[in-house]
Amino acid sequence: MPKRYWLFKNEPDCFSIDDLENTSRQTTGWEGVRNYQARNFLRDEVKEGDEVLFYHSNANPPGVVGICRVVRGGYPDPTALDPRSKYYDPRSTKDKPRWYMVDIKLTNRLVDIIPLSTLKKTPGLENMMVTQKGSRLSIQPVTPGEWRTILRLIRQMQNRFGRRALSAW
DNA sequence: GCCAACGTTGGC
DNA sequence: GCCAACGTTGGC
Repeated sequence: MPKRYWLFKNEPDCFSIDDLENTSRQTTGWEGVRNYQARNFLRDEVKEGDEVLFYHSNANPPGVVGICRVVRGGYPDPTALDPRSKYYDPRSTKDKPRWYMVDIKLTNRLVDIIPLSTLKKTPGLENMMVTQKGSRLSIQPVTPGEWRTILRLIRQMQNRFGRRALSAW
C-alpha cells in the first residue's frame, strides 16, 4: 500500500502546533472529529506511515504550520464514550463506535507558516481542497503532486529567507 | 463581527 | 425522500 498524504485542520485556539510541539514525544491523538466524511477517512483510509500537513484554521493567518506522520491508524475515539468530554456522543457505544481517530507525530515544524493566501497563488494547488471556497472538511486528502509542490514551496522559503525552513525531531 | 457555505436535523 | 430551519465553520 503506497503512502498517502493528508491535511489535518485545527483551530490553534483549540490545539496548535505549539501545543503539539510541547506534547511528550510530539505525538497526539487526533480526537474529536465529528463529521462523517472526515470520520470515514480516519476509519478507513488514514494509515500508519502516511504524512500529514498540520493546518491552522481560524487563525491569523490561516495556513500550513508543520508536517506530521501517522503513527497509529484508525481506531475508535474514546472521547465519544466519555460523558465528561466535550466530544461526548451518546449515540456512540463500545460495541458500535461511531467516531474514529488516529495518532500523529510531529516530524517537522515550519519555521515560517505557509499562509493560505500563498497556497491559493501557487500553480499546481488550484484544485487542492483547502484552497477551494467553502471548503470545511477537517481531514482532507492531498495528492502526491500537491505534496511535492508544497515541499518545493518550503525549499523556496528557505532560499528566500536564508535560513532553514524546517525544524526536525 | 460578518456572513457565505456547508452539514445536520427533523417534520411532513 | 424532500427540504426548510438551524447550527457550525472559517475566511476575511
